[in-house]
Amino acid sequence: MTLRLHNTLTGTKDVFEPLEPGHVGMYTCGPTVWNFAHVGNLRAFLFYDLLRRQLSANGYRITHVMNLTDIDDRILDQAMHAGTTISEYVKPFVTAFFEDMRALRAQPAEHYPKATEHIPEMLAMISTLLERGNAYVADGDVYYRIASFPRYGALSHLDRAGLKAGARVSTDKYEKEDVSDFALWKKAQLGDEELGAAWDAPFGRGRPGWHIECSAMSKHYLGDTFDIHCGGVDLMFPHHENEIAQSEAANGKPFVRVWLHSEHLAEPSGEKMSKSAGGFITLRDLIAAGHDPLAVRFFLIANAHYRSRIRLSTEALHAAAEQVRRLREFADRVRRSQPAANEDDALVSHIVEIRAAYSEALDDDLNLPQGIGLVFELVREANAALDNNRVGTEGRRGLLNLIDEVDAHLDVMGGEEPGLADEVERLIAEREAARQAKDFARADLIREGLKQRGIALEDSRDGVRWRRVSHG
RNA sequence: GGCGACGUAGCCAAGUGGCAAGGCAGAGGUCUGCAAAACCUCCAUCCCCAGUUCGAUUCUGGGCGUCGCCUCCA
Repeated sequence: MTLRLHNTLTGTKDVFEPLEPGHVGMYTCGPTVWNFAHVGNLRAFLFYDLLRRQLSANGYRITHVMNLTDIDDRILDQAMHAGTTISEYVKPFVTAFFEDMRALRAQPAEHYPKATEHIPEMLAMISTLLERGNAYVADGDVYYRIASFPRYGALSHLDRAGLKAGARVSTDKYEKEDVSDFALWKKAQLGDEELGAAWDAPFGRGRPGWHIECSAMSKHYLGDTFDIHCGGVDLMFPHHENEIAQSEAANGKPFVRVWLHSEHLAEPSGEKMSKSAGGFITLRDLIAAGHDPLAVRFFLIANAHYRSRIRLSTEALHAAAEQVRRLREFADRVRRSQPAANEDDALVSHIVEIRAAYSEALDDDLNLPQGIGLVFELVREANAALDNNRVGTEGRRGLLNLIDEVDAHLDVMGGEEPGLADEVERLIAEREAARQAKDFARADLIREGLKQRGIALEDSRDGVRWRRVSHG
């Protein structure tokens, strides 16, 4: 098992080796809790989840830190309009974030630090940067001096000349040495006190800039140098570039060994999903439209590779739902099957091959879509073998192992159906009696009645089965 | 303008210098009281043009198209 990950820093797939054997420290850029997370945000968060799960599959112990940005311009604006403080304003969205993560079955991180709870760490880092000449105070604000960090731009492969050419000018309200310099600390503005958005600092009362929180909090939880840092591609520049500049200048050590960036989710139109474009679809919206959160999960992590753009569409979500349904059916079928007397040796060895190929695909920069393709190939073959009683003890065990290994990433096949409710069982028995008596009209009536309530019946050789289905 | 991605069947999508995974949708069939599920069969000269090569969807160059980043952004 050799895990290879595409490192934005090198631009290549590199064999992953953690700083400390057997342990991975990873920092992932979390939500700004100014609103509900949209599906594009969720894609990034589920990408972190997939990475986490594959690291676990490779036997690593993980310290995963995901920040919650609970102070930023949008939050200030919204809190002001709502006439409340930022900490009050943010609460429901923090709750919603964790609800979404749970609904999507994302494994929890070890730490979810909030920016406002780590102001001292930020102040310490800003002070160091000032001492070292990497930052300067201008009219109460503190800026990072990009000219002091020659490696700036190494991550996003942008050169400074290019930055200047594209930089917006004249909209800057502050005195900066260079248009590219970014704020570490912003002087308190009128109204900030009422919003609860101002803190004391050696360089004057104010609030932190956006980028410093990730540098300060990752250092606090993971140290000066750690293994993995993730985010969406749009954070590569300037956010991650700025983090590198801050952390390496302040700590005098390399910051992050492997940078991973997930691609955007596009709207149905093909354009990037963002608030400015108007399209802003949340998990709640999708659920309200009748989509299963697990179908959303499958679509976001298994439909396409994390570094390729995907487009949200009803068709794609429906296809994902069908795939989830098929996998669940298969897993249930294998679990409740009895080992046959006959063993299909070709199938047994094919299962071994597929298991190996699956794990290899995941080790190859988390290629879950490829892995899933292999799995479906085997699902068909195994279903046929089950039809013909050719799955013996060994084959069944192999399939169960494969299901577990795949579900270690997908997490859509577990969660046993609740036991047969008495009423459903009674109705099934009633219908069976009707069928025995060839009263098919009555049998169909019962089946239709259950379907109306979201329960589908299937007559199989092994008896009647029921399962929950979505309405309509 | 600068930098960078992508273009594979009706839709989504993986992939490789050597007869193009998988899923959805569709068509026909097996099984079934009818369904459902499952299985079987069918459904692609990989955007265009050159070049390299015994051989290119895969490499190189050019073109067309779509999209992203260039300090709100996952």
